[in-house]
Amino acid sequence: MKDREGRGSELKQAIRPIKMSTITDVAEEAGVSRATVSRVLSGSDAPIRPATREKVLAVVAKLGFRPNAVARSLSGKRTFTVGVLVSDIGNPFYAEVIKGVEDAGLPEGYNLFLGNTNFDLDRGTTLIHSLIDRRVDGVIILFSRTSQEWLTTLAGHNIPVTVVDRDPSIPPLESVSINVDFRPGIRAAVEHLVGLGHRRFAHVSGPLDLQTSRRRRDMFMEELAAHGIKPGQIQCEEGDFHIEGGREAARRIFDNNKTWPTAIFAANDLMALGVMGEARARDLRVPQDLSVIGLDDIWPAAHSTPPLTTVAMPRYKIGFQAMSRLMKQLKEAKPGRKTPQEISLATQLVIRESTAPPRR
Amino acid sequence: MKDREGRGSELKQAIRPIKMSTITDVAEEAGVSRATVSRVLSGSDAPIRPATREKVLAVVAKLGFRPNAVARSLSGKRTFTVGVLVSDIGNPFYAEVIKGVEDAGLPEGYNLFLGNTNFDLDRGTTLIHSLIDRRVDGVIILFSRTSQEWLTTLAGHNIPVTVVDRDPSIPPLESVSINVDFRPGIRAAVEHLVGLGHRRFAHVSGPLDLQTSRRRRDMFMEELAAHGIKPGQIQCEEGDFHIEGGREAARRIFDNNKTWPTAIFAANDLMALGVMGEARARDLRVPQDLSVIGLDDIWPAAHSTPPLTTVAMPRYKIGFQAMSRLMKQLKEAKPGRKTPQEISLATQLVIRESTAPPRR
DNA sequence: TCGAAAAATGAAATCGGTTTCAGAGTGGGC
DNA sequence: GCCCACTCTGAAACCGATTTCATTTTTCGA
Repeated sequence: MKDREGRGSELKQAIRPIKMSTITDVAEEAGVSRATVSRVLSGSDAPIRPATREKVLAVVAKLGFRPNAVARSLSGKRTFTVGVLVSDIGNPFYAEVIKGVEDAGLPEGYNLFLGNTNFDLDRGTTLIHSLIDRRVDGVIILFSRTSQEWLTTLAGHNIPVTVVDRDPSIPPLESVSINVDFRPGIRAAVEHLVGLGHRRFAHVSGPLDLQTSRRRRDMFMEELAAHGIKPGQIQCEEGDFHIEGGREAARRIFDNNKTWPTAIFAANDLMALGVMGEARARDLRVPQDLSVIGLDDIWPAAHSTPPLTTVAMPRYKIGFQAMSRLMKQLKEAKPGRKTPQEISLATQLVIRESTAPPRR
Repeated sequence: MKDREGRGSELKQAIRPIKMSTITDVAEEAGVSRATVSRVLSGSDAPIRPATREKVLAVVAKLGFRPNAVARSLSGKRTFTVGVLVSDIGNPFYAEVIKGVEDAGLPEGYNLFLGNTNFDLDRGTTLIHSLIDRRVDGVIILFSRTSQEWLTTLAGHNIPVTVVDRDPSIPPLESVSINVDFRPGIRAAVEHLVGLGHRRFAHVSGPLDLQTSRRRRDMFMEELAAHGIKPGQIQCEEGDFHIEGGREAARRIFDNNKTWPTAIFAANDLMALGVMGEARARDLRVPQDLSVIGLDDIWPAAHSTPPLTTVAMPRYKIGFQAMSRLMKQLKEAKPGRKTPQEISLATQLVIRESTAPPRR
């Protein structure tokens, strides 16, 4: 917080109109051609006599000249902008990813167009098209739900795309894939739970039409199987990655007359929070009566009651890498089809207070 | 959720390069001049013979022509972009405001540049300059902390700015102000608390160098005074609008040997959450032992334990109005200095479960 | 000191639109 | 049948950079 409420040094700064100078102004003032000014400023490889360079630089400083990014974008091929598509910035998970994206892009001069789809396919399509119209250099898609149509469109326009947590079962259309390796985190979660003595589990999954939901669920089951617990013994309920969906799934689990599970693993933190809410409503104490584990590690998870044990996603890193790789791709020689990049980031278990040994 | 994991109709859609047609292509194909195409497309006031219009439109459809927004921005005066500056998108409050901004802008063809300052003044300055370079049509500043310098710079460049919750004690430099009227919400909160029987209060404020923090605090005290409770009886601790800051302020309040307050009003939800966290750590039950009221009504407030009673800000509306007014300002005849707009949005109390009668 | 190669710079085209200004059709009033 | 006023449309300038290509300077070896 080095910020401050600056008042422009007490003296009531008058708003004096700033005339935007163009490269032509600079050229005339410095007595050189626009081409020369351009070369000095945009680090061209053409050699410039030191005297000339200084002369130009002096005028630039004097006039406070800053090149018009729009004009630059038109003549150059690049706009130094990328579009970031998110289904809901309200979800802190995405917010943190975006921070990573921005931090990686800013130093390189990139600005972000933010697009919020609100889970609306048509809106997403609209956004994609406006991004194309604006000639963004690249697009980062952070959806849990992504339309393949967007990817083909983007690919057709030769716009590099980074997709996070993609469906590995279909061939990649994007140029950079950030895969999330849920294995280490989920394995640790299962070991943690089993170690605590749990034997009866339930899972609240994301929408099952999403590959990532199925992957998380299957991995959970596989790891449990390694400890002798059969998939058939695990009750799975489908959620929607939102709090309410998690809560409803929990309702279904508890309403089920069979013996209740002693531990529930939710496919994301929001749903885990929903599960805890429902547990509380039924006077089930977490973690004494029920252990809950989430996935994501959004900040509210650390401040819930009790603080949530969760499989942490490297949120910031995901964003940072997504942007870095995209820019790398962008920097590479334009010619032709670049080989798709693909990297994997690991998850890790964060143990807090929503897990404990089951009651006897 | 009308979204779906579209696979582009099973047939493995090949990525066929899409050639971007230009207005010249359209003109040639339609046998008219570029000027005519432009007029047809960008709703110029020049009359076009129906036959010509249709001919052009047909070609546009056939070629799938979409005008290059960059070129359009360069020649026209407008870019149809606005910059949104936020100190932290991780805070759901800002996220929801942004949704409002986007929803208002999208139908009018505006896209958003998102800037996250992370409370860093220099970073903010960098962002402001890049936005100017990119010739955004306007800027929306959602800070609690805003540098006046930015505003003068923006004003100097004649870029309309919308400021939310500005400091009314200094003359406006921006063209649109969205004021938040805390009065109704805070009054209702005080009446609620007093009605429950509370007599000993504490307040966790935001950073006191911020006018908005002082305003919230003073209003709380004024309303209490109306019920016969003197400012001197109210313990105030300064926070930082973050969870941890709220928690620390609570620590100070509890560590204070005097009689504890039975109700605490925090200047925002994040700090209220921090207060509840600290209360829990000290085995103080909320609301039995301590009533807590926040301000903002971010979603985690509704899902905390217990759910937080709070003074709700019209978050979405703030964003929507901020953008709407800005666009209105943009639409108005360019000539000269437009009169600054100013609107006020009211707050309102949302009673949940963090408040109850004090123990006897 | 001369000439050729290298270095530095400028003129002009280009990016893809919008807009001004002027010219070409059309139609109507007398 | 003529002239003027509209109604449409096109040519060209312009927005503010970058970049190619050509030209002017320098630099240097012989």
